Amino acid sequence: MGRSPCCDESGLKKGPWTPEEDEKLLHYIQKNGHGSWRTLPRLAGLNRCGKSCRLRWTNYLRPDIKRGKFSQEEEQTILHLHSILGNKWSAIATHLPGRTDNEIKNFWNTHLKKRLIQMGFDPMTHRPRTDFFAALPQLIALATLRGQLAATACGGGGGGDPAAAAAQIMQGAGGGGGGGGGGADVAIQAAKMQYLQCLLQSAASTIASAGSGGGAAMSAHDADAALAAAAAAATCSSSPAGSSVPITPTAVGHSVGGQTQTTPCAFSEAPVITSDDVEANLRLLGCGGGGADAFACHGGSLPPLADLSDVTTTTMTNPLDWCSATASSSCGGGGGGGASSPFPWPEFFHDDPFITDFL
DNA sequence: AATGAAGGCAACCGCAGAAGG
DNA sequence: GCCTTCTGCGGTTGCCTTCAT
Repeated sequence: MGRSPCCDESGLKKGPWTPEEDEKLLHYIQKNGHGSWRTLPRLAGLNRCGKSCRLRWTNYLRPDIKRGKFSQEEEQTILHLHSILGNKWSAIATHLPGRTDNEIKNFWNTHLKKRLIQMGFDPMTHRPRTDFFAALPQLIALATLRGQLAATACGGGGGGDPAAAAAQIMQGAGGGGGGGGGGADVAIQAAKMQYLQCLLQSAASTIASAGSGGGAAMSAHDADAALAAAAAAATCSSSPAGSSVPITPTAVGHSVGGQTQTTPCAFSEAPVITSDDVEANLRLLGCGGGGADAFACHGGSLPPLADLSDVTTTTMTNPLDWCSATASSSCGGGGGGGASSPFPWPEFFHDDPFITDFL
């Protein structure tokens, strides 16, 4: 099991390959095959170690190498295989004709890994990160909003209940006498705040029921706990803590002009999940069976926090009911899953930078 | 236009396992 | 069975390019 001495030899050239060296290596291998890499440099007239020649050939000169940007399909394949195989770049490369393990490794380290981290996923496990600080920016924004919400509630006699305050504002706006467009703006703001409030509640219930993770010891009714839950919501959506299913963000359906299309981007900024995606997510969460296989077959998808945006098809009589429905949608949900979660104002959210960022 | 930061990628390093003597 | 050599793999580094200030 001794180490190869070839690279320890002095006098051998290192560093970038020149076109002349490439030409020599290419010409020799095309004519004779690589044979023994150790003897190849001498036979080919190269002042390089065999290892360097092999690397140059396999990563650059090989004629079947596909160069250029990775396609969305390749990207998805890498994500999927990495969630299964981990850093087995050579194994992953066998599923991507024309791509080298080195190229895939670089692509992972420079693109995919960063994007997973940005989305709050652990790039190694493909599961939502549970560390608190990952969601700090969202938490700060949420804390600010919550303060504003509380102020609104106090002013309106809501007794400090933000949801009630939102409802009150909603009533005022919908009552017709609220002052026209200004009332509508207030209603939109109230809706957004309520939306966030629901996220807090939903996440808090998730944390409480999961009984694990960073915020597990905190009360769901405590404001801090809610924020901690929001951290979980921001980072892991409603994927239950302790889930053994790795989650890989993937291409999702986008509603564009009334049509649903598959976005070419694996990490869309503001994904709108199709009903199929939602069902897959519910299966992932144990609501409808399927488990890891469902994930694997489906290619994975963003967890159900994004489901909240897929509510354009249904209306509800009482907007506030949506909260409780959402809070239990991570698994309780009545038959048919959460795909039909009613929510009457999604169009307001998709354009909102904060919501977009949050999602 | 100059400069520093960040991103991207090719190449190197070192470990581990397989193969052969 | 042991030792040496060879090959493959994954992690890391360093250089070049691009972007932002």
